[in-house]
Amino acid sequence: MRFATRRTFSLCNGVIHPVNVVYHCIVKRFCGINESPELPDWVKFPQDGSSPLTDSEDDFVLPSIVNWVRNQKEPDSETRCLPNEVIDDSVDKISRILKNRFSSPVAVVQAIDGSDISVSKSLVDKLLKRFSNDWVSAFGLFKWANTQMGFKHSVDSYDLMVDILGKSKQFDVMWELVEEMVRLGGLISLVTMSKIMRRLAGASRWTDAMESFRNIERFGVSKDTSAMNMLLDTLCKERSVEHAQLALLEFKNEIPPDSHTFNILMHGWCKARQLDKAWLIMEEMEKCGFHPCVISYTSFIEAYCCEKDFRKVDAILDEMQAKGCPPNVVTYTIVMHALGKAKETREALEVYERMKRSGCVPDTSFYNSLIYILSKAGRLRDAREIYEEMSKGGVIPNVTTYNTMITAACEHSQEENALKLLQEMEECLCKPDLKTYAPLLKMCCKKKWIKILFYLLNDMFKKDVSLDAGTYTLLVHGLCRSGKLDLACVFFKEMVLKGMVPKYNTYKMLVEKLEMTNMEKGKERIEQLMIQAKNVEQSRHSSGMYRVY
DNA sequence: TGAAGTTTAA
Repeated sequence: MRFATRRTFSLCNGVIHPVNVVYHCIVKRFCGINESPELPDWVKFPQDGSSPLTDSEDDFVLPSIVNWVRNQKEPDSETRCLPNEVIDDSVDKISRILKNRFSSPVAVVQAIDGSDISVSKSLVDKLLKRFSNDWVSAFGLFKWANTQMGFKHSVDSYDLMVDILGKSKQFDVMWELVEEMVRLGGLISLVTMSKIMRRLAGASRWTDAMESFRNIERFGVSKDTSAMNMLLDTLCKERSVEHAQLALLEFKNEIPPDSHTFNILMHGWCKARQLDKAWLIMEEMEKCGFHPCVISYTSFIEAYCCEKDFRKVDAILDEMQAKGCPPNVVTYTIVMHALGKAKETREALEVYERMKRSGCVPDTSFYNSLIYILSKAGRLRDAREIYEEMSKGGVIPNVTTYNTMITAACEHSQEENALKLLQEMEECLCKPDLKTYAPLLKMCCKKKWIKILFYLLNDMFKKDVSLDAGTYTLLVHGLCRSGKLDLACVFFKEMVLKGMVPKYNTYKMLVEKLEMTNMEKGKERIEQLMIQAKNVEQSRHSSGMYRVY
């Protein structure tokens, strides 16, 4: 084994290839700066100054991809690889401290206190977002900022913090913070209350959500129709239309419902596939003097689409026309998408024609759906044509558009196109997300394109798209299947260091493969890591960090 | 997600 030190990199005849720099950055990031990371033997630096990409035996690389990687801006120093760290020095400084995973927010405050960093709202918000899955770090930072002379958190930083605590089910801590907001006065809005209710309902504590609505005026928020609608909607979206129905029953005499109220309930019952209850809501709606609108009918259409009952769908479409309430883009999107998923592509395209005839204008979501069903039917060229049509028509493609096309390209072995699309996104200033990269990473694992895999990982890092447990799992599985066990171990380790607990299947697969190839040492290390991951999880539970009451 | 629609899995 060799070691990837700085010298190793300057060994390449003084030429720094982007890929080498990428590798350096990845190694730095994955292994920490003080460690001397092992250089896996698949990295072979050419001695003649040619691109390391073409030098590898097992990586089949299309020449154009080689060119594409080569044409990427060549950084003149390693620091260029990490623009976030250069651009926002304090954010990075604190990030580094926060990554140490403290046992309590107080410990975090003490750790940050040592550094001389000046607070600002944007610093706080950036870090809260970055550590939104790590409430101890986020709350520690939040508290630390409060101790800084002359600094006061803004209303939305408070809301963000409340949401983070709710997301990690730290409801006791969350309520303490809410009480602080009450004491300070004027900080709680309907936005705050909606976050509280949403997180409670999300943790299946629907009655708690309802209770906080009952007391909403104590927090200085008025108990009106829009607040009630928000509660009902939250309960429906968090899987309990039943509680929403109860809430309506309880509050409707005190607070007058409006058409939104009924549409929310109707949609809730439709999603729960209880159409009889949904029709009852429609009756009640009419009794109260409200007419059903496109939204009401569209909810039913969606429900019948789920059941593939296209005769009923047609019947409702006719009824809508008759009642002077014609379908709109959303309605057409639902019908077309359902037909496409049911493999009735021809009928789906007829919907498109019908919509155009009716003078209804397609929007981005509609086109996304169209691109999706064409791709699923294997008609990638047609999908591409639609993409061009939308751009020409002034409809702006979004992340979903690109994610859909990238996924399709990967599924149909159009690797080159998939990578080109990623580049197109950059040109259009469309920010990629995890769903953009997942199919590309999977493809690289399958094809054993390790250098491009690293290129992508670095690209994600630069764009602040951080890996989640699902992505790590994907990498470990993919690399295991391709026999890249060294690398699978690197990602397994990184995952554990980030405090994620690998799934048992992932662990088992890796250990078995290591055993099969007689990599005893590696196997032992993975076993130790798994124990470590379990211990960390356990100690968090017992120390009350993840207390759930 | 916050009145309805679009990406996700062997």
